[in-house]
Amino acid sequence: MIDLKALRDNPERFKTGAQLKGVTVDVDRLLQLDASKRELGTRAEALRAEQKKLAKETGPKLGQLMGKMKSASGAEKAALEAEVESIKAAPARLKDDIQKLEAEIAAIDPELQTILLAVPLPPDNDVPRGTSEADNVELRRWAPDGWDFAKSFEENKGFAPKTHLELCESLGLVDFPRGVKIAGSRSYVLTGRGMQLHQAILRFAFDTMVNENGFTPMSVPVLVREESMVGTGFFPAGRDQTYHIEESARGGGYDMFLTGTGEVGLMGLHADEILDETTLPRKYVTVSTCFRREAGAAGKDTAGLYRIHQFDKVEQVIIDKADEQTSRAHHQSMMGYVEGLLQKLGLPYRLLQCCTGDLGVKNADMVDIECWMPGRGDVNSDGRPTGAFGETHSASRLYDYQCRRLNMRHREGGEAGKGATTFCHSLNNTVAASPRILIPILEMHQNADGSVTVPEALRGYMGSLEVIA
RNA sequence: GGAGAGGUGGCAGAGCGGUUGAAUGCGCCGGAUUCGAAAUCCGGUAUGGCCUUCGGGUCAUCGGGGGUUCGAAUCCCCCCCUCUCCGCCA
Repeated sequence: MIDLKALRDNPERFKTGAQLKGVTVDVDRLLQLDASKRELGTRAEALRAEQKKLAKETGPKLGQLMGKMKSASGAEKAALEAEVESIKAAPARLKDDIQKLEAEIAAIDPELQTILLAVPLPPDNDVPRGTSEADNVELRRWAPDGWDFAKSFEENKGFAPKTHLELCESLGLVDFPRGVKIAGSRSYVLTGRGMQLHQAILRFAFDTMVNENGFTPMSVPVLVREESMVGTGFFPAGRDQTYHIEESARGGGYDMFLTGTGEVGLMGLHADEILDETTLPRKYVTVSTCFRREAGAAGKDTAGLYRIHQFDKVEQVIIDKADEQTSRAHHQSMMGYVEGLLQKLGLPYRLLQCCTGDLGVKNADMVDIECWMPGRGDVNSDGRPTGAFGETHSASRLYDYQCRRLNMRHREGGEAGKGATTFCHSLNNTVAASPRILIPILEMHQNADGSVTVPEALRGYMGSLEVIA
């Protein structure tokens, strides 16, 4: 959520921001509703002050009179009743007026909230402008010794590559038909070495973050309440992408949602809390199953392990005090952790600065990391793919957009300390999402004989297995 | 799933219709005392919104939302959460 005060002060900044992100939102309407609400609120508040004053002044007297009335009778009682009624009349009239104003406020508030939640965080000025992923800008790329991006896989390695689908099939790593039988389209079963490799990469990623990069390991819920989805900024925009457990429809208490990323649980941890600055930054890592409906993605990347409804992901988040330079530094280091990981895995990759149109509502800045996948991309004259980058990571910088929604603040000296509270800044980045990351691992480490060499970093998690054959 | 008990400030814990935004204790901050510290004493100590002539004013908030009332932390209704016992269970 953006700061409504900031919007009032500089509406153009938010209008431009929305435009750059390609988001349609009626900022003028929001300002108009906000002005009305404040005007009505101020009037209601003045009346309420008057009402409270009267109640305080006349309250004790009323109590006395009511007491007397109980024992009184006849003319005395009638006189007392009349006095009570006359005292009550003024505040009663005020109450009516207040209720009318409150009804007016209640009538405009839902629309105000709806628009407010939809206003995107304006992109940072140094984010390149653009309308789609075609306008994203490559920052840098890396490849292990012996790999030249200018050459084809065959020129680099001396044999034509198989796609990950072919490798999964021939090596018995994934069973797609049975996955589909059990759970429908975009489902799969990891089998044997496939499952082992999947677990190995998750463990490797998780352990690296905990043991080498100082992140606190966490297990968080993946089945969450709507508030958590709204608070983390996934709703309302991402509602269509989320599985919805309609408990209310079966007479149960409340609906729940399956999270598409561990970020929801990690960021939800400190909702409504005031964090002690001495405990910042909080660096958390979790591994969780992620669920995505992929509604509207029909036909896109349909083959194989690329776009699926359920996967597992190691996710990192950092929560720190509100400081742009600190946030920017965290962003860099979070990408650095991933680069270190990919280099240990020997996977060629590039960093892609997302343009304004590709940021999503909650990010000020986002950098995608893409791994080279020989089995993707345009096909050659033989009908074989020529390779392409595929997104495997996404590093977001959100300023206080998320923490404002979550009501997560920090203050010097902690909860009981002095000084003003400030909304925290938050960042998040993938560490490893599997099985998608298996695509470059399998395709890049395949051998001419159809086997796949296990990257050294993963062998410890696979019983020292060196080659999957 | 059944039965019961609760949710009050950073924490503990009173209040159960009328200056109660809330006693008291702890914690925290400032001061006194001290060579310094502990102990003791004194004072202070919620968050958010709106208005502001920037002095301040004002409203909301006692799990959340509605209601009753001139007036609600206190009464009523719905929801959420926690705990205890029974049942079931990885």
